[in-house]
Amino acid sequence: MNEQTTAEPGLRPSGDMLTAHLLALLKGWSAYGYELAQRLEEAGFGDLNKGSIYRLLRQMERSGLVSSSWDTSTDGPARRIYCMTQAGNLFLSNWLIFLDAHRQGLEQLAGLAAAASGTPPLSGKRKKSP
Amino acid sequence: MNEQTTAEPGLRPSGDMLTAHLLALLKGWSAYGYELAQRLEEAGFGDLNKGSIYRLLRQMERSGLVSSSWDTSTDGPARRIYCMTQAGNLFLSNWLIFLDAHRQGLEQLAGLAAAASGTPPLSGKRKKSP
DNA sequence: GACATATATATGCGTTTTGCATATAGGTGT
DNA sequence: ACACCTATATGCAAAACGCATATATATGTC
Repeated sequence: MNEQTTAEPGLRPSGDMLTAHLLALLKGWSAYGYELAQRLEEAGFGDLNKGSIYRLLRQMERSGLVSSSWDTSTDGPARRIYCMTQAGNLFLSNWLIFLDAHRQGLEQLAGLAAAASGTPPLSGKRKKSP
Repeated sequence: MNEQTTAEPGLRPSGDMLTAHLLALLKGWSAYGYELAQRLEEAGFGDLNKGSIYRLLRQMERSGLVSSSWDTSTDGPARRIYCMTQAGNLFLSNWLIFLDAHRQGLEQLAGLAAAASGTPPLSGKRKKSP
């Protein structure tokens, strides 16, 4: 029982979270959309739609987070090669800081709830069932 | 210079992330929307729109993550008191696991990029500027 | 009373994002 | 000719989001 691959039920990265993960995959190397989509699936984040990833990558390019160029050196269809820009690197740094703030917030709240018998964290806050 | 309060430029929680944070605030205690919105701002997550938070809370109730009841015991306008359900608790647990997977993924990729002189992480992957 | 302010929740509307299906195109194998 | 894999892109309806606005209760003040 408990048949899970890696990620949790229904939860998938989207928006800024997916943007950050794509940028992380591009950190230090360049890659193309199809490859990035495959690596995201391998990372355990469900089966996200390839169309959405291509679209997000183009949007990231419009935002200046990545830049792209065509690669026709290989066999098969041409590949659009992406690489991260300085703005993309900055975004990723900010995301890591922001993510850590979020995580610390959650864990602190969980800790406070665990010690629910002690001092209430909110002024005048009521217990669950008065 | 570098005038920042707590959270990073432009980044705000939204979607599942905001849902998780609201649930964390409700872990062990009950609270109402106005209070939750204030505490999110105090946590340093920019100035998110109160309307969006009220709307998200109602949607979370429709999804079964929280339940609500009116509180008319205090002076002033009635308050809609929310408390977390079992499904909400499960969602929060799953989110924490998912979040950690995301974080580990990012840090691993950053680490691999730092050691870019060594073994390439992708089979047949090209360096940034050949 | 009239008026401004703070609390507290909710909705309307236009834009953006998302999920899903579909289209296009090059290459390989039968 | 046909099916299949790679690779990117788009159309469309639904969902989410930002922002302004509406509603209601109570307080303070002129």
